[in-house]
Amino acid sequence: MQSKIKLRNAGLRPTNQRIIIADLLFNGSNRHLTAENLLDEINLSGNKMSIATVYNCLKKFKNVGLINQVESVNETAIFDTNMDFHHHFLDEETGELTDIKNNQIRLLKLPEIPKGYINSGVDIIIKIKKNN
Amino acid sequence: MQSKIKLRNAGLRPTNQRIIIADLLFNGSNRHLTAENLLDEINLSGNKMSIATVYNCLKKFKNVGLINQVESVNETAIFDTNMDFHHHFLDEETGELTDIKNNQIRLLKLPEIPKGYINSGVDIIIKIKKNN
DNA sequence: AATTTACTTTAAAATAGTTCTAAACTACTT
DNA sequence: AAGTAGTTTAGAACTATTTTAAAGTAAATT
Repeated sequence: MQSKIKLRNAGLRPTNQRIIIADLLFNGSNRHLTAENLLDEINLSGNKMSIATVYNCLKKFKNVGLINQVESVNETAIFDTNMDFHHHFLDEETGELTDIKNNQIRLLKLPEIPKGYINSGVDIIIKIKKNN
Repeated sequence: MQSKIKLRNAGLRPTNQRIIIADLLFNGSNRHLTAENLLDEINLSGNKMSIATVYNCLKKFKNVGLINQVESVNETAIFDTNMDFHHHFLDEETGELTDIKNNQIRLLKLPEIPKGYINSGVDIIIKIKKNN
């Protein structure tokens, strides 16, 4: 029951539903997921939940910095449990994302951030497609 | 009537609707737009068109490489008439995009592209927010 | 421990963005 | 001029997500 503590530390009330989701998401291995993916998994794990709760929960998790939402042209929102600074390959045909570790890439020069703004994150997406 | 030629060169039949849109989009200055934005503009210009046509047209333009679709967490698809290699600032609060010229940024090291795939484009998004 | 308060969950309805359908239309080919 | 293949259209359909408001639950207060 690490999840309960994790939720509390993040400032979220540890409800049953949030604990179920946290148990699934924060089990050590990182992943990309959609709300529907997650609901399926919740159901498979023998639990039940409204899809609205899944959305609420993912939004909250995102707001408190437990997960990220990935930038992409996909029609469905994709979340990422990997909170390390990292980037993505995006398969243009399937929409599938794969992590790129931060040490695999190096950004040498950054542009000046517009006046009155601060940099709140850099996302690099390398689009790829099958070569045939 | 450059648009007619431009469309033909791109392999698209130059219909009235496509010409209207091309005239609006390829007038020299680059921009970011959504389908709804564009429809409003079409209406303002005294023309009429079904929203389905606007979507069809943007999709075709994208497929033939006249415009790009921008990667982003926005709920609406954003297209970009700037086909130079470039990147974006994304205002996290408003969703507004601003171009970053390619010479403002330099990527030193790129990761190895997965076996069987080729690199089909790199997008760098620098998320920004107001500093107050 | 019981009560209150504030937050959360839920099913269902609503909304937003986009795609589909199939009939009418238009550009291009013959 | 006639045929055909691609395009447009309004409206229906669809997908993803958010809202609503009532019921439920966790935490705070008594």
